Amino acid sequence: MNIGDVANRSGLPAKTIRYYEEIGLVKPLRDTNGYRAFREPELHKLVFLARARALGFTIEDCRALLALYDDETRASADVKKIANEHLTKIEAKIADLNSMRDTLSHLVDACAGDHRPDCPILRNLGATSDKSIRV
Amino acid sequence: MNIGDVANRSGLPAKTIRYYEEIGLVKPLRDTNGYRAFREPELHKLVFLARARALGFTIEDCRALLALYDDETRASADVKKIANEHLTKIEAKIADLNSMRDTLSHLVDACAGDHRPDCPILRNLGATSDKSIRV
DNA sequence: CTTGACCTTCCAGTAACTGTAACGCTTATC
DNA sequence: GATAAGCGTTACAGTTACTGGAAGGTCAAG
Repeated sequence: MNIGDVANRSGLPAKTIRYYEEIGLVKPLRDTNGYRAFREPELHKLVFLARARALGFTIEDCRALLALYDDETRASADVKKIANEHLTKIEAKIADLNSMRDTLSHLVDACAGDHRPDCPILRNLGATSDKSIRV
Repeated sequence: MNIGDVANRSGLPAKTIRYYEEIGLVKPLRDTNGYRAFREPELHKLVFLARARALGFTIEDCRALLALYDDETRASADVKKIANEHLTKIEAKIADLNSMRDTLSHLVDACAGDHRPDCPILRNLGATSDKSIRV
């Protein structure tokens, strides 16, 4: 399989696959013409990577997960640990974003959004006092 | 005020303030010794930036918001538009993260997390079929 | 006069790609 | 056999919003 084929099958852009090779996540063979020659196991890894990335795992997490995936003697606890830490980060991010959304939607609701210059959003951002939530 | 003072008062690291000057968000004067000399309006802008960044606005959004902040003849509609677009992006991100969290927490729950190699998380990531949600 | 806490600039690195240029190989068509 | 489309290759630069570090200048205190 050439890079285009595995790109289609994994859903990853060819560019990304080349990048993954560059950083050592996959190691395809090479044809005599210099083209990358992917076999089934490499394709599998790319699918794995695409899914792990879609779940928001970092590249370094992916590297660790892939190593565990390859290791038949792994302990599931090691996998669960990585996943759990990631889950915690995701939840923290969600909390952050929820708080941003709440503040922002209040401000947006309070803003007339017309031709006049008066604007609670700007007033809040530029407020001199500490009461930066008040509208 | 030196950079350390405005860093303390705005909550932004000095390094970040220098960066903001570099990209033209603030333009402090200079003392004869080469030190940046911040006045009240500059401090105000830094506080503004710190708040807008905390709400997740991009730097380019901040640049636009700051221009509107400075423009006494602005229309609040222009501010509201930026804020609303940002709100939409935040909501999209939250939705993404929620879906990641749901999938991931299911997988984590299904994983024994012991010394055995069998692991639903890895099984899901490496699954050959399309049923990547199933555990 | 030196010590420590400031300040300065400049360069490099981060995460994970993405874009672009300049080029080679393959295959089909004329 | 020439050529053009559509693959593939490398290498380098750019993205976002900083952050770290080196090498050095300034200032106030003791």
